[in-house]
Amino acid sequence: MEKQISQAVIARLPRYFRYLGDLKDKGVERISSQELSSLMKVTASQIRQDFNNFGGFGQQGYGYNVEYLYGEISKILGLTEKHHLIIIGAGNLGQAIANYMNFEKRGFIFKGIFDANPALHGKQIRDMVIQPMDNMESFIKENDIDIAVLTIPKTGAVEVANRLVKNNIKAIWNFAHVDLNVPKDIQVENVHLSESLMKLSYKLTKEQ
Amino acid sequence: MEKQISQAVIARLPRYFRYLGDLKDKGVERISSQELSSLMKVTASQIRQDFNNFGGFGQQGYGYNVEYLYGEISKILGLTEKHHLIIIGAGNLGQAIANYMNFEKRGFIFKGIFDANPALHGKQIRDMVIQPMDNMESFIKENDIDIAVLTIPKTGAVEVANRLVKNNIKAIWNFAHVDLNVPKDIQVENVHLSESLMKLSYKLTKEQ
DNA sequence: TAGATTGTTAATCGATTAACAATC
DNA sequence: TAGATTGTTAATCGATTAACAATC
Repeated sequence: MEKQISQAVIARLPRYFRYLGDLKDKGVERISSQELSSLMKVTASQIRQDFNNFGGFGQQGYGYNVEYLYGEISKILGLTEKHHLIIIGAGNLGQAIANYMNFEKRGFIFKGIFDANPALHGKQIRDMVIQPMDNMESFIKENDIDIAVLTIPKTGAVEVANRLVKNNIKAIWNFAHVDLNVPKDIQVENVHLSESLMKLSYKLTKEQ
Repeated sequence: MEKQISQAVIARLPRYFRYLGDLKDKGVERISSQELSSLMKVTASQIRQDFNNFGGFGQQGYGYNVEYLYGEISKILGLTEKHHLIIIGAGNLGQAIANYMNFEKRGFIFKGIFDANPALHGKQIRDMVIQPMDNMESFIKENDIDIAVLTIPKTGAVEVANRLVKNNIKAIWNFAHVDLNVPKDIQVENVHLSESLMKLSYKLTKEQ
């Protein structure tokens, strides 16, 4: 892919994917940018621009074939490939993510879960057993892990991230409330729940 | 507040707040936009523009007083006020959020937790007991609830959101993977975990 | 073919960055 | 006062929207 795709476009792709999936499930065969526009409440112009970043998926006078477009976006998002994940931090959040089955449907396969707390070791989460942190390095190598989910408190997060980087992890899904400073070939996606809640609080304050 | 503040600015405020909190804890008294810039990896120009959306918090030749600025951003974000929350959906994610103590420090107080599953009713989560959904309406009124946290599967989310709106909830923190269609005076903040993971997957695919 | 709707270029809008006068 | 650094205006950059020719 030559051209650099903007963050704004990328951020919209999963939502397109979701709507197209719903349409597909409903048996809808084709859709125009205009119809999708009124459904998703974005401009038809933006929809066409967005898709054309990746090539022409539509057809003049017809619109877009739902199933085909769904498949193409799925490919763009890398959902046709399998990813092997480990979860670092088996607290409530780590367990919640481990138990969320829908990720597996998209090719995200949880291989292991780790925690520093010895009291949790050996506890079963789905088909995984909570392991001590010392096992992490060898487990990554042996199981071809490419994504690590960081669900530990911010205090330990930076150190663990460094260990992950040393062991050639490719991506970190970071729920710890710190900015990780990793080499730029390591992909990081942050989920900062408290920031999200603060945004809600801001809106609430302004709207009285 | 007269001028409309852009979403981009609002989204950056919690991060400023976090960095200023850390600086305050370290005992740092003053900071210039240039210093904050190299710390946060955003331009000094953007920092000054952002703050000046809300008035002048700095002083020429001096910079910004960390504690004062922290306090001002705290006010802007509405963190000096108390919010009463309920959690709808006592699954793993709902429990994870209920147990995350740091929210309380910022004035977000969990008052109740609800679930449709009778097997969970009566179970204790911190100082709350999981209640049946039927109790929700009266509980909202009696406890002056302004924020509802939606941690239920997407199937029930739209219906529950409608019930919340009817009962004058002011804001919904939505973890269900649907777009809620509520009146525009109701504030909604979405946390779509699967979309976040897909973005990570996209980056991973592009970077090989 | 005529009608519909894309793909794409051009126009507009908004956000970010640069520059510098104001001022502590 | 001189130096530092903000607040703010102006310039630039990028993203969104509008328009329309291409084409199914």
